[in-house]
Amino acid sequence: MATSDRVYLRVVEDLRRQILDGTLGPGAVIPSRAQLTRKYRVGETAARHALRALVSEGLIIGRIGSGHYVREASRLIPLHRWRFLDHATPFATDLQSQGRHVTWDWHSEPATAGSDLARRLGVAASATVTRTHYVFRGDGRPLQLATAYEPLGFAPHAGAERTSLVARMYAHGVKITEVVESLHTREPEPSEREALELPAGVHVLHVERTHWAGDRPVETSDIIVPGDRFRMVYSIPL
Amino acid sequence: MATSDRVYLRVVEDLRRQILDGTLGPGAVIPSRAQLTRKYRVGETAARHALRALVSEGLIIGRIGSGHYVREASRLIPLHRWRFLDHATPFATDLQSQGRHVTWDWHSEPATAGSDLARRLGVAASATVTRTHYVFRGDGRPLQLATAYEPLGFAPHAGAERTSLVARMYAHGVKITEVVESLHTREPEPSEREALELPAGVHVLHVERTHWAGDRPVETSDIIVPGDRFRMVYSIPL
DNA sequence: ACCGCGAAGTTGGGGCCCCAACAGTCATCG
DNA sequence: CGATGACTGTTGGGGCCCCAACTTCGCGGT
Repeated sequence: MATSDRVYLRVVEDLRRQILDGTLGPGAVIPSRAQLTRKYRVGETAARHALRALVSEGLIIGRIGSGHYVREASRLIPLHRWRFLDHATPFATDLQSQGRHVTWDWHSEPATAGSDLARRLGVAASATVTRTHYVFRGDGRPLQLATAYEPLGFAPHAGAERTSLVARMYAHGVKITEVVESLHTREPEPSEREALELPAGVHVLHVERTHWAGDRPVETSDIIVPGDRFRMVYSIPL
Repeated sequence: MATSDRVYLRVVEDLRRQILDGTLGPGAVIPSRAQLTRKYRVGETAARHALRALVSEGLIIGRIGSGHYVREASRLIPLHRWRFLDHATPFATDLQSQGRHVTWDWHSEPATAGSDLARRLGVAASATVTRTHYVFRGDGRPLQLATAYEPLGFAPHAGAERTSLVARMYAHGVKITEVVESLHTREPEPSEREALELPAGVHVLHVERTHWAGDRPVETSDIIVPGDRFRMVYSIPL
């Protein structure tokens, strides 16, 4: 039947219904633990369970010392993959074209590939690659983490013009012929959760992007965005 | 510092480390609540919290009456989006080309569009569309849910050959020029959790796919796959 | 009119207990 | 020898309590 015999689910289902049908709009206050125990005549544990479940569903958030509130139906920002491949920072360009202000900083350093990366880049595990970390911010919040790996020699000269990867590679005589993105969802790692200021229960979208020149991978990167804020848009003409 | 002052995190961190570095391999049994309280000298609540956290991270699963076990590092099955667009069921073809056996069943019915769908299909909210539900199975497990919506008139004739959507539309004089996929991650709805037999804490990948003929959408579908089993692969030549 | 302080309410971590449903194991019975 | 049943251990739901850290709000004083 609909109303389960697990007591906390009764509470969850009722609150969820109210949130989804708009009775409790975005920002509305959810009854506190104490109020729930009285209202639904359940124990404190059940009330807790219910709240926790709704939090991990992403429907509400808890503000410690204050209360639980209905999460704003965070509009998912579309990221138009490879619409802006000819820009130095496709991500920032995409968001700027949507009228948002995006800033970022990055730093590069040499690193040894390791087995995983060696496979992706087609180099020896002991090879040295250039690793570049990016952090993108907008509206004062962190939006995207990216880590790019390239074999040595293609790194942008200090103070060089900011051009797209494709253009930069071309200048080195490497013609990029294909871009492949492999995308999955997962729980953020602790460092990512911190860097992206993710609330509990939010997953990330993890894109592994590889640029190919013929059958040789020439760049690969890991792109991490909060799953509750973005959607990826892919488009192909037939 | 690394070891937090939240007691249960000490347990989580220690177990997580052991799982990630292989000390506890896939299938290995995690100490029970009682054992954890003794081993880490914490209360039962903290032990519970730790176990629950690891479950929701997807690292372990709990089998009631038996114990908690390290989850096999479920290899993510690649789905090559639009590599098999010229097949009746790209999903099944893709998996079959990877040596898996996939079965599916579906049923069609008329339905009124509603506001959301009306926007996606560019029709009136009161318009009638053909809705087709698909359930794909493989290895005895449900793998994918899909719901396709088309304006009336294009539905396959009963007993007609199974051809791709593109070919079928073409036979109706509609030339599909573009395919757009919008992808995001979210918590599964209860019905999806049941249909896909999803363990707790697993998200789904939700693909909204729309076929365009010029500037007119002619088909749209919602494709739901378990986030812990699949990755989406997109590729474009430059 | 404004500031500061304290009381009350709230979340989240933690403790300890009870119980039902289920899984294994092992001994006993036909 | 095989089936059955009792016993033990485990998870997951639930109850109730204590406490620290934090927010809110109202009262009193300047």
